[in-house]
Amino acid sequence: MATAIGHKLRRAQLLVFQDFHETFAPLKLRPTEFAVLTLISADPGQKQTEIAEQLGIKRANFVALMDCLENRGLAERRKGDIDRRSHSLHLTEKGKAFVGQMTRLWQQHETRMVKQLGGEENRDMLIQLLDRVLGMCDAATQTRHLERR
Amino acid sequence: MATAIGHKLRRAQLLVFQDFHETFAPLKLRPTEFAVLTLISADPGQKQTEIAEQLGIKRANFVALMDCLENRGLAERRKGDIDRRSHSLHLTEKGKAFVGQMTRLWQQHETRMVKQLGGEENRDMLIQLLDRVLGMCDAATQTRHLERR
DNA sequence: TATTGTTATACTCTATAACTATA
DNA sequence: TATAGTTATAGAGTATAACAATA
Repeated sequence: MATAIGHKLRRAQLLVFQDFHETFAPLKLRPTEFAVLTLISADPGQKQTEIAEQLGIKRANFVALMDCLENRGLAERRKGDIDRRSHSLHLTEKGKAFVGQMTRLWQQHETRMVKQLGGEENRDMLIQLLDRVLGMCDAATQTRHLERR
Repeated sequence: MATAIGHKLRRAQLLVFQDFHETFAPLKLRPTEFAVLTLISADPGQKQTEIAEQLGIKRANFVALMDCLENRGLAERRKGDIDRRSHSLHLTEKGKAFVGQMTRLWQQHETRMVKQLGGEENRDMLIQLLDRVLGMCDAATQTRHLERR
């Protein structure tokens, strides 16, 4: 276990999520809820299944999550007018304001992570390496260092 | 969520663990069990709490884990002869042979991860970046690229 | 028949409090 | 009293099967 990529990934992720948790405690927002609001905000009207798939969440487990956001008045389900089985997801006005606050807190979190990594260059490198693990590496965006071999 | 370090870390970790799971299915071994056996093998005689702490596991949750390894005849608890409250942990003979098999499978897993990352150089860079997140960055071992700023 | 959202359920991981036996 | 191991338990997160409404 000289390198232990998986183990270090796990520990690092837990640390980042812990900082996330502390940062977003005032808003009582979990990482997954943050991600859902971000996705709805970026492209309103998507179906539940679409949002869930993008986050790697089973649609069955998405229900309670969405219930929570709806009960807090941040997002809402609307009956699809073409396919009446589906729900299209939207932010409420309150939700849009909330995303504003959220984004400001996010920048604080992100700044801390970049500092911990030793600069934006290292952050970008980490993201690229993680994309490689995820099989998402885009050759065009590789740095010189990553391309070298 | 332009960069989303935490989210990517989590997704990447799940993928690596999935490969781990498939690789070690023949041995019916989980990542945590692998880590425990590795730590006992590297330094036999450590207490349960010591092993648990190194892995970030609560000692309460370590009990069932250790029970499992003991029931499989891979490791054993021995009453501490100085402090009779504690258990010192050791591999059995069967456990030592098992660690041998385990290590060979580990190399297959590691090789696949390195290939996915695009070479050992990238693997090393990822490890260093994760160490930075973990606050374990050792300035002496930084690559030129990481040092640059 | 297939799909969307839903419910119920189970399994793993994790976290905490309280117990026991030692110190 | 404090600590090591243990037990019980509760809370997340995740996985599957089955159902109702709709296609």
